[in-house]
Amino acid sequence: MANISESIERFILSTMGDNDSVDISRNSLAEYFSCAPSQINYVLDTRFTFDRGFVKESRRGGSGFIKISKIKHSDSNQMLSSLVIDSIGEELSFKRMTQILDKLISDFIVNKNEKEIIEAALSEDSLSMPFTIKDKVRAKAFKNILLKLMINDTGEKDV
Amino acid sequence: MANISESIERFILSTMGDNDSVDISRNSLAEYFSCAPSQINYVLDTRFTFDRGFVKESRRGGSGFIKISKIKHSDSNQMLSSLVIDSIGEELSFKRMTQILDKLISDFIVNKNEKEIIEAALSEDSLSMPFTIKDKVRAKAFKNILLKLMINDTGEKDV
DNA sequence: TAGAATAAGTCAAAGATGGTCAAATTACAT
DNA sequence: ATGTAATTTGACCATCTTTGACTTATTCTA
Repeated sequence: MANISESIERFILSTMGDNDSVDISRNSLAEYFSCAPSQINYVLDTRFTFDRGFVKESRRGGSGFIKISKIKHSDSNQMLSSLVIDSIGEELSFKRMTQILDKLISDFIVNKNEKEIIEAALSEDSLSMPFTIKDKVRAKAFKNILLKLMINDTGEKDV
Repeated sequence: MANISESIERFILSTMGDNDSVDISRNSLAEYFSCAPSQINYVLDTRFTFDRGFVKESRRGGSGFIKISKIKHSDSNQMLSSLVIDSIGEELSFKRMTQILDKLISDFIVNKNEKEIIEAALSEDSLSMPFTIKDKVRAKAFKNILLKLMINDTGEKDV
């Protein structure tokens, strides 16, 4: 006897089908399955994780939504995810980030402009805060950037 | 699906088209969308902000009006420097940064990818630090990015 | 010119979503 | 049978939208 979480997971998966992403309404889904709305979050947090190849976005308030997107299994995403999961740990120095960016440039995953933007955003000067957490914040921020690069890959192309 | 505010936003935008400004009547618009007149103000306050490149003028009473105009900037460096010097202060919320980025996109100073990179880098999640200096850090980092954009301006454009 | 009519502005409450966290419960493996 | 992990639930929080009562400004008209 399958538990509700599994049903919800299958439902979302089948709704998504072959598409790259799906929009759901947390409350409607919860009502449909007669469960607490927070159970939807539970399913999302345990099943639609980054490790399993999903990223999520959401908005609250009237006509809010939760959007679940699949991460494509491209070579570049392979590399990005190994960076996020293994290579970059809890801390990341500016120097090391620069080296990683150089590698990403040579693999055509980012361009020079983007590299410079990222460096400006996460420079020692920008992250003016106690030393102890600087590298931690940079690690987290940089991983978030890489995640974003991974989904940008799947979607429509823009200017 | 789409909420009324978004419809109103789109309506105003399309009415404006390529023109520099548009005049609307708050009450007529509200009636057209069957909403409270103050909802028009809500849309104006949240979507047609200065940061997004709009200014508003209005007059009450008989034959009153609301005029929405696009801000013109003679060149991008001028706009960037006014942002760095005047507009952005010591603190910058994520939301406000997003609005500024929208404006930079519409002026072709950054593209959507770059916007998303910057948002990922300086999101609430990225800047998850134990202190309440988040908005300060974001302000500083964002200014550094803008500074970098001013320099990059000379170079060739790439995807 | 005073007062009525006509607009727009402000602000706070209510409504509509989604998020977090931890306690309670259930399932599972040893 | 017992301890650990997974699931379910609910109370409380955060954010965005919608509505309405009350205010202020401008014009029109008697």
